Amino acid sequence: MENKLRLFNSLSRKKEDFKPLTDGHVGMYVCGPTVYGDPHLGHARPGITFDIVFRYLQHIGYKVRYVRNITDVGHLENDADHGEDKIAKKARLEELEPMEIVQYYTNRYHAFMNALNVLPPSIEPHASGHIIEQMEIIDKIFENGYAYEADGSVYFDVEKYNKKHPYGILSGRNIEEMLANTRELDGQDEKRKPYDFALWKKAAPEHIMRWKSKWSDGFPGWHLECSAMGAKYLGETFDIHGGGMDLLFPHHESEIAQSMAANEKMPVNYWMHNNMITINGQKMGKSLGNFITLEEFFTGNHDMLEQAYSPMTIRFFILQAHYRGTVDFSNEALQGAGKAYERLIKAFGRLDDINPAEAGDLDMEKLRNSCYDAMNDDFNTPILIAHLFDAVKFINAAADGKTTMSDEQKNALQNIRKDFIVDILGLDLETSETVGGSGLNDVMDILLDVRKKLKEEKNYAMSDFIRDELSAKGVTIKDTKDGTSWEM
RNA sequence: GGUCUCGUGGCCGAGUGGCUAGGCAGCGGUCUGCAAAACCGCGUACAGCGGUUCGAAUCCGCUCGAGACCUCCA
Repeated sequence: MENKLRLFNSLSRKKEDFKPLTDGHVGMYVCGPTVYGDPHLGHARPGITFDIVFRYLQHIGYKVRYVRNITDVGHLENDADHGEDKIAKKARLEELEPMEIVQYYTNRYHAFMNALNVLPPSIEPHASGHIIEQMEIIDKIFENGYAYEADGSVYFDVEKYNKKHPYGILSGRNIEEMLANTRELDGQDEKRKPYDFALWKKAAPEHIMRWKSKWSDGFPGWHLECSAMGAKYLGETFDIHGGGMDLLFPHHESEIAQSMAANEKMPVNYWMHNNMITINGQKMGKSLGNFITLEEFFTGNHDMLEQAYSPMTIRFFILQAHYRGTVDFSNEALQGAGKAYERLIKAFGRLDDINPAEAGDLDMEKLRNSCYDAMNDDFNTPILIAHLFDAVKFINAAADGKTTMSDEQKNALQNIRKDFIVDILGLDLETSETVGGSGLNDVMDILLDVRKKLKEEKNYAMSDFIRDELSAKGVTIKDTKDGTSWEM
């Protein structure tokens, strides 16, 4: 298959032709959630963004190994020496085992990602299951002279590393600036420099998540897990590493430093970062407390939500913006996305009932190529969707008898539906409005039959009564030349 | 304060040195007993001020505004 895929590499800050290390194979690692709370809209963004990457790479013929981790240890509340582990803190507050917290929120995360039609990754490793691998990296970093120990904790010597390799290569900073601008935090006395980061932390006596090591009973630093698990499952250098833009520094920067310090190899060829979802122009984030959970979106149970929004509406909303731009949440925008999504799905749903005739005025090959061009240009889903709406107009016009469609065109559109809407965008062809209960169909047929007779008798009062009453129950009646249809 | 990004019509959002995405909402029309849906048509937007250019929303400079990262955050 011809491969013209270009993607924006955060490392070079340019779009580059995509060339995997091994022909036909792609290794991709994406930073997954820290499972100490319910997933919110912000978590849906990387989930969906890299789901698209995963789906598209497979669609164009690659065998993809997609690793998305679960962070269940080592992620501290802050970077001070005495910061508390997020999982451990939640466990203490809820009086549960840390692994109960981890399991509970991992299950929740899976359920919500599944609802959003996000495919599960090939491998989903837990940080806590790779303590030994993380220790081995620390050993290597020690051997190469880029780590130092202080009271049972181990830190990465950024200054020394920077003499040989640029620390800041990914995020575009330099060490002098960082030194000048790093804020003073409490309890950083163990670190030689404020920008040094922990590879291993000695656990305080009350800390329940702890592992034995040659340095102390403790736990690994946050950045280490991705270096360890990425290398383990994808190799010391792999193709794509993804995550949210907010992880670019210091998390990914430190990942590069650790891997270089341990292996003298750049761990990743292409870095991809999705932008943030904003709310009132500001980043939706845990620390800001301005997040709305996915469950709240699905149920509508939140002060800022005017209604519930279906998972597919959320997915479509996110796909209508390019992944590197911010996307601003608002009820108006979400409602618009919901309507657009339904129009798209309904139109493609009408396709199968169209009787082929003369070819109409839409170039299928051009359309299909345009769809591929959009995706090949750094996964430009909004452009892809715009092209799909060209097809929507054509299908609706043909279904209304205002133009005609050839058998070839019909087949081409059915293929586009399968390839782009279902396989690549991962949208569900069933919307809430197109799903009808099977037993209900017969009853509705009777009811509509009665209404038809009433209309023939020009008893519009009664026929409208039926329509209005059904409408009140969420059933919409549509009269067309070919008869009456209904949807819930 | 440092580094960086962005500012597009009522709203959301692509794009880009000349061929004026798309969606939602709105208006007019077709269809209909009426409505809904669908279809057709319409609004000529690119923060402001300068500059480069035959030509800029797109390049450059300045001003204003917003945001991200620099601490945990997807």
